Amino acid sequence: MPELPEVETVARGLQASVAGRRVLSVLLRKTDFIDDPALIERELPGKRIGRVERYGKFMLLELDEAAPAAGGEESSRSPRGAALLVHLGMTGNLAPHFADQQTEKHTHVCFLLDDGRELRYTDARRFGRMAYLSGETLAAELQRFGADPLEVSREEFAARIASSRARIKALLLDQTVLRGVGNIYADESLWRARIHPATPGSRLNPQQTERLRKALKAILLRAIQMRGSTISDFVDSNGESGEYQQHHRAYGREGRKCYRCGSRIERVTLAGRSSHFCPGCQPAPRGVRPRKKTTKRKRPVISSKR
DNA sequence: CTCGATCCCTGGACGC
DNA sequence: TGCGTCCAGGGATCGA
Repeated sequence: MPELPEVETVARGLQASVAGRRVLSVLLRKTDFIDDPALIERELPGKRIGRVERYGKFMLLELDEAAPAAGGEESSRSPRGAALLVHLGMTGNLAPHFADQQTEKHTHVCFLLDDGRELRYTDARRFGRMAYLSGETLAAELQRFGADPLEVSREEFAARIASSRARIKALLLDQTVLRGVGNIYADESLWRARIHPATPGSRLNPQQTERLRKALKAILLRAIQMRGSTISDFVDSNGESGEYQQHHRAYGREGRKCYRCGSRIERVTLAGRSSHFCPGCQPAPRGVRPRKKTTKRKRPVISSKR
């Protein structure tokens, strides 16, 4: 499940492997996760992939007009700032392949590159997103999101957390508050900071808030070093798994002993997601009583109307 | 403003 | 072996 460390890992891999390559042509299969498929078919051919970077859980592939053959003339880079925006959702992957390599199942987009390889997007569940964005629309798109958790200052982090009565778990997952945190790293950072996930943001004291910011940053950096967490199927653009799942302290450890205090890790549903925490060292603040994880989900009755 | 519920989607786990 | 059911969760959306 690609969150910030996994997306960073993929982006770095692509920066190393496809930056500078020119796109010759585009092949689309299923397109329901693409904002405007025709635009991609029209705009990508002929463009050169510039830098590949991460923005929250998005990857941004900068696109330049392919350089004119004669060197030296760097003056007019016309559509400055256009980019391909890629979100991996739950199961997305973007990686270069040799053209004679068999196309994997659920491959929905192929970019033929000028060195003969193909940059392929696969996504079984199609929770991902792909969009071609010009400079202006890109800027508008990106400003919807909150601070980068690796760079956010103590003051800004505190301001964003303290101003909301929403539960801290929900705040960590809210991409307009912080960009890039998903379920795994939210649970892990709350465990490390010893904060109960249902605590309202406005009820964290300054010490807790700063502890959380530092825990989150440290965990994300460590996870990036280990190329992310592979729970079921995440692999980077070289097809390699991450290693950080071996360091999880809360996520996926329901019923197991807390590494810090020995209590059994519990799981509840918060913000629509399973939340793992230690009842011993992440005690619920007064008045906070999260429900146990719901065991049944009601079947929709019929829902014929719209 | 914040919440839960629902939906999108498929693979994998599990029960029978 | 195979079928049905549940579950995973990022994000959009809707109604309470």
